[in-house]
Amino acid sequence: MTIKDLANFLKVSPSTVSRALNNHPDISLEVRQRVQQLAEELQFKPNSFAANFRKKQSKLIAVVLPKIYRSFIPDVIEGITKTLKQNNYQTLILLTEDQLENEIAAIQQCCDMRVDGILLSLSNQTKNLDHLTSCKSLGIPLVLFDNTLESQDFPSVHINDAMAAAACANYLNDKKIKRVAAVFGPEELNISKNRKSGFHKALQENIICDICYAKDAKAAYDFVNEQIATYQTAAFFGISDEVLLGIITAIKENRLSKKTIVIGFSDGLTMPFLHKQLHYIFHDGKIVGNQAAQLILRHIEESPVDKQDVEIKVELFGA
Amino acid sequence: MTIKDLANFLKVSPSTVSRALNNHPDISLEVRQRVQQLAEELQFKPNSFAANFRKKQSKLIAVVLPKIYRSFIPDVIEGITKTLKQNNYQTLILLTEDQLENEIAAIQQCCDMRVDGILLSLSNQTKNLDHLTSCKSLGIPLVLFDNTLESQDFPSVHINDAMAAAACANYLNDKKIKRVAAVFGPEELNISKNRKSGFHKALQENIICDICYAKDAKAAYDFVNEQIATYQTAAFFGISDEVLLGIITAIKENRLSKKTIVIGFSDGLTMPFLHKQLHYIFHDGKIVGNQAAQLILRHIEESPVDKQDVEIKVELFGA
DNA sequence: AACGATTGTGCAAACGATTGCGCAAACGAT
DNA sequence: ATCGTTTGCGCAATCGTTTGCACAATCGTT
Repeated sequence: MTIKDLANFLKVSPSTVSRALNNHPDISLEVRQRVQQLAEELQFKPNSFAANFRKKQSKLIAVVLPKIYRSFIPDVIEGITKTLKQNNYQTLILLTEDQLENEIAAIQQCCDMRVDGILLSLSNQTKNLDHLTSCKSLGIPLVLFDNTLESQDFPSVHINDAMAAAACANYLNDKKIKRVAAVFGPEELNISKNRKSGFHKALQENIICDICYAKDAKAAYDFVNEQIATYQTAAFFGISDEVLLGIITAIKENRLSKKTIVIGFSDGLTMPFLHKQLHYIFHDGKIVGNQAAQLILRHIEESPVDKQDVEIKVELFGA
Repeated sequence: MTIKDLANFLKVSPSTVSRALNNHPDISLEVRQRVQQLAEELQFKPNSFAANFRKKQSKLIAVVLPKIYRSFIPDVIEGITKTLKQNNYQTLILLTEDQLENEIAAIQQCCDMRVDGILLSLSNQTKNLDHLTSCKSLGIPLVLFDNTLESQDFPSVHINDAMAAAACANYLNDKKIKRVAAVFGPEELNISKNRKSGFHKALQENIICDICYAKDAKAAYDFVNEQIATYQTAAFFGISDEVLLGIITAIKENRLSKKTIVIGFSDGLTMPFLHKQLHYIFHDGKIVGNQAAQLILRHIEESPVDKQDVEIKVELFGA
C-alpha cells in the first residue's frame, strides 16, 4: 500500500495524492476529498520513514539519561513524552547507567540515527562536554536537564539547587537547632555538590553539621542511626527521596518522628506520605520534563534560537 | 557526507563502499580496509534512515504502557532497553495513561511508523484486543507484558499472579491467623482480579478476610487504620508496592511493626527496606522486561514463531 | 590457446514520499 | 480574437542506501 497504488486507483499522479493528503492548497477540494476518503477507507497511512527520509527529519527526540530511578525521573519522562507527543514527536529512551562510555556511545547513536534533538541528563562520570561536539557540528539541538554542567553551547533546564538547599538551611536556622545531619548523594553528583554548597553557605555557623555522602538509602540509614546514637541529632537534611527514605526509616525505627525535623528534596509523593511531618522542596519532574521538551522543540523549529537556560522555580512544602 | 562522497573520493562505486562498510565478503580485504579507514577518519556513519528505509525495517521497538509508576515499571523499561540495545534496536516509549483511546492511538502510531515490534502493557480500560488487528494484518509482532489478557494471537510475558498470591495465602494459613486484611489495586486491573482470586482460593475458609480496592497508598492507609481500630487486625496482604506503602505506613504509625504480619508483592526495593519484616513475592521488573524483549526479538528475527507465553517464576522472600 | 570457474567491482534500479518546475485548461481583461 | 493570469495537476528528480545482476579480470585446467 503506497501512494502510487492510491494514485493508480484514482487515476491521478502520486504527487497529487501526496499533496491532497497534506491539504496542499494547489489541489482542488473535490480531488482532495476523493483522495482523503479513499485513504480513509483503505486505512492508508503514508510511510513516515520514507517521508521523514525525504524531508531529512526523524520526528524522534532522544532522551539520554543515567537510569530510571524510582522517583523523579519517571515524572520527567512522563512530562517529556506528553509534550513531545502533542507536537508529533516520539520519544526514544537511551540509558547510560552512569557510565561516561555509554553516554558517549548513546550520543553517537543519536547522531547516527539523525534524531531531531537530544535531551541529556549527564552521567556522574561526565566532567566536560567534549563528547557533544558531534551534535554541535551536525547541528542537532541538545538540551541538558537535571544533572547538568555549565556550558556556552547547550541550554539547560534545572532548578537552582543551591538556592533551594539554602531555603532548607534557612528553615533550620529559624528553628534554632544546635546540630543537623546532612545526607547527600554520591559525592561526584552535581546535585550533591550544588545542594551541599548552597546548604553550607546558608547554614548559620553555630549550627554543627555532620555530613554523609550516601550511595543509597541503606547508607543514609546507617549514618542516621549512628548520628542519633552518638549525638541524639534531631534535625536531618536529605537531598533526594532515596536518602530521605533512609533517614525517615531510621528515625521511625528510633521512634523519634514527632520531635525530629526532617527536611530535603522530594518528588512529593512517597516520602511526604510516609512521613507527614516532612518539609520538602517539591522537585516536580513533570515540569522539568515539560520545560526541557519545550526548549528542545523551540530549538528544532525556530532555529537559531539564542541559548537560554531555564531555571525551574521550586517551593518549600510541608507541615 | 554520504556514501557517494566517500565513493567519489576513493574512486570506487557507492555499492562497493556500502558493501565494504558492511563487511561483505565480495569486497577484497584491501578495498574494505581503505574504505573503513577513510570512513573512520571522516567520522562517516551511513544514514540509518536511508538504510532502514531501503531494508524496510526501523530497528525501533515501541513500548506502550499506561504509566511509569514509581516501582516495577522503571525496572521493566530498564530490562527492555538493555536487551534491545544489545541487539541493535532502539526503544520508543508511548504512554497511554490508562485510556483505551490513547492506547488505540498509540498502536496506530506504531503501525504508521512501521516499528519492528510492539511491547504492550494494557490499559485498565482495555477489555479486548480488537484494536490490535492492524498489527496482526501488517505483520508487526506484538508481545503483551505485565497487564495482559488471554489471546490466541499474541504471546505474553507475566508472572502467575494467582499462584503467587496463593503462596502468600498459604503462608498466612500456616501462621494460624484468625483474620487478614487484603488490599488490592483498582478493581478493574487484571492483576487485582488474578491476585485476588488466587489469594481467596488458597486462603483457609476459617480465616476472616476483609478486602479493599485501593486506588492509591492513601486509600490503603485509611482502610488499614480502620481495620486496626475495629478488629485489631494483625495480618495484611497487599498486591503492590503502592498499597504496601499505605499498609506499612499505617502499621508503623500504630506502632504495630513487630507483631504484625505484612505480606504482598513488591519490586524488592523500597518496601522491604522500609519494613524489614516484610514478606514479599519478588516481582522483578528487569526480568519481565528482559523476557519480553527477547520474545519480541525472536518473533522479529525468526518469523514465524509459534505463539508461546512466558511465565516468570517468582519466589516468596522475607524475614 | 581456449575454456569454465572464481573473484572483485560497478551499474542501475529499487524503496516511498516530496517538491520545483512546467504545462495545459479555464478565465478575465483588453 | 489575443494575451496574461490564475488554477490544478503531472513529470521527473531527489533523498542515501542496498542489492540483483552483469561484467571484467584473474586464475587454474585441459
